[in-house]
Amino acid sequence: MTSQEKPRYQQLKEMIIGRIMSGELQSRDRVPSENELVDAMNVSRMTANRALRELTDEGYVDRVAGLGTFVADPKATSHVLEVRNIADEIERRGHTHSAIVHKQERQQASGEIREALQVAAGNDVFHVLVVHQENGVPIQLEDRYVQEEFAPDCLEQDFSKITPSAWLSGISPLQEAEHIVRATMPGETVRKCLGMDAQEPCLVVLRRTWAHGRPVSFARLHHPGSRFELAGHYAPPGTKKSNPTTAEVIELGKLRR
Amino acid sequence: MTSQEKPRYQQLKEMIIGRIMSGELQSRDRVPSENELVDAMNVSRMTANRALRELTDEGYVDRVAGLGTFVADPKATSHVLEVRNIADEIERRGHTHSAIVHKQERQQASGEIREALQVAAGNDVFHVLVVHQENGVPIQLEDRYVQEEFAPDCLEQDFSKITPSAWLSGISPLQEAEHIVRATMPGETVRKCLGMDAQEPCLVVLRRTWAHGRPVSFARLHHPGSRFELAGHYAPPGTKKSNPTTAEVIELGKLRR
DNA sequence: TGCACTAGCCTGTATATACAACCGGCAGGA
DNA sequence: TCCTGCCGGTTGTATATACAGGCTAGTGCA
Repeated sequence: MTSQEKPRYQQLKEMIIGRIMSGELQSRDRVPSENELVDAMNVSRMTANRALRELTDEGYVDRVAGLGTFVADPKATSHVLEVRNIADEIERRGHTHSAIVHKQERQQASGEIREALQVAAGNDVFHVLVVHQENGVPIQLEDRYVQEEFAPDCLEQDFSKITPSAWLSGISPLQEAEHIVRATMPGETVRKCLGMDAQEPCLVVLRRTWAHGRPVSFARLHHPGSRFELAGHYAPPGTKKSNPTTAEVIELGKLRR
Repeated sequence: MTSQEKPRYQQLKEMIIGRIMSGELQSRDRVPSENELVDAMNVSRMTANRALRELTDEGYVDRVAGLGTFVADPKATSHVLEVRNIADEIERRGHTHSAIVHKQERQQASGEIREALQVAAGNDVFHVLVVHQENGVPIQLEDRYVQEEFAPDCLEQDFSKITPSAWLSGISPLQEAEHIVRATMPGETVRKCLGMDAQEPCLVVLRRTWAHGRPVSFARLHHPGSRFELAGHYAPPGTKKSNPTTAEVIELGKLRR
């Protein structure tokens, strides 16, 4: 029966990840215990143990001896893939986040965007242009393009209340992300949007995210070089528990000074 | 016998990691098989299996069914913590790397450096200033400070042949790293060292590394904004095999265009 | 009422055993 | 000579079992 099938512990893991992704199991919810999995799935306890243990290592669940297994706090898991939401980051510093929406429209995909999102020629994408402020000071210009089919109700969102990034990760779990970081001199438009001095460089992050194996969104994030920096911290794999390595990979929005 | 001691699979892991770190086991060397560990260490095969399997997940070893277990290629493991060596990165593109050493001296640690390396007031540190070139074009100005006690023979190294980063990771495995990325306008000195145009911004990476729980080195890496960018790719944990997530965290030195 | 203790569930670890699949080398036959 | 098939070693997986230790709730005693 075991020929050419996936290993049972892997099936168990995928089943549980599926329940989490689908929303059936919410954050902090209790995941079936090893013994419950033994009964329900007809596996041995060691197999159930391995599935749950690996899910722990991968940050999907937390386990407490004597209590049970619980879906991990998304704060600790979701940004394994995702650079942290800038609004969260600002609030974590005790500051207030505000956003000004400059554009929110449907338009034809062209050139770089079409390539980045793998959109057929002539197809539309959503385009959102938002300036994020920390305590009223502009700190990020978000120039984002979103796959049309992925998020049909993009134009109905109020991006002054929820950031596009938070909204997207609410629709579907992001599975993959790519970043490119550059230093450039801003054009006149960007410079004015961010209230930057002449001679001040931009820290630009190009971010592309995938869900279900397809590119979902592409964003150019411009930050004033004098007010913004990226920080990352790496710890060795296998140190302590789980993998904080990936958890803190890049922490967006550390305000300089 | 098991009270308050570390679990046996963990002891096994640390023993093997120790042999790798000490150089007793070189890259591609054969690691004792599960059955050999069973005999030598007096554990059950499942325990040996868990130790080796976790070492695989953490990138220390590779396993091939039917063949054995082998120490992983350091190319695939060391930069789990370390931003990739710029020389390797350049050669990976098929280009030639060269380096010009501007400074290589012992000096008093002051201010920012003392704080970053946690050096007592009045103590010395090593200071190295190197320009890295790709096909003869300057691409990185490395301004590095190294703990004196950690690497006493720093002044004897030829950093035009081996990069400080590669040399350091050869002395001792780096266990932790911290990065800060900024966009700034370079001063006159930096601008000339890197052959940059006026009005061209710098992508600056501040990097601090730890070994044995103590900070070892602090570096300011300046890159011409027009010729350099950082790229990072994140895949979900538990996808495919091992953890390419951490392996490709940040790939230094992707040349633009 | 309040406190101490225990029963029962949970995870964490460890062992012994078993079978499948894979690989390399070797022997034997076409 | 070349190809086939087998054997021993190795990993990968799965099961049954066992014991230690953490946590909670509820029982029962003072």
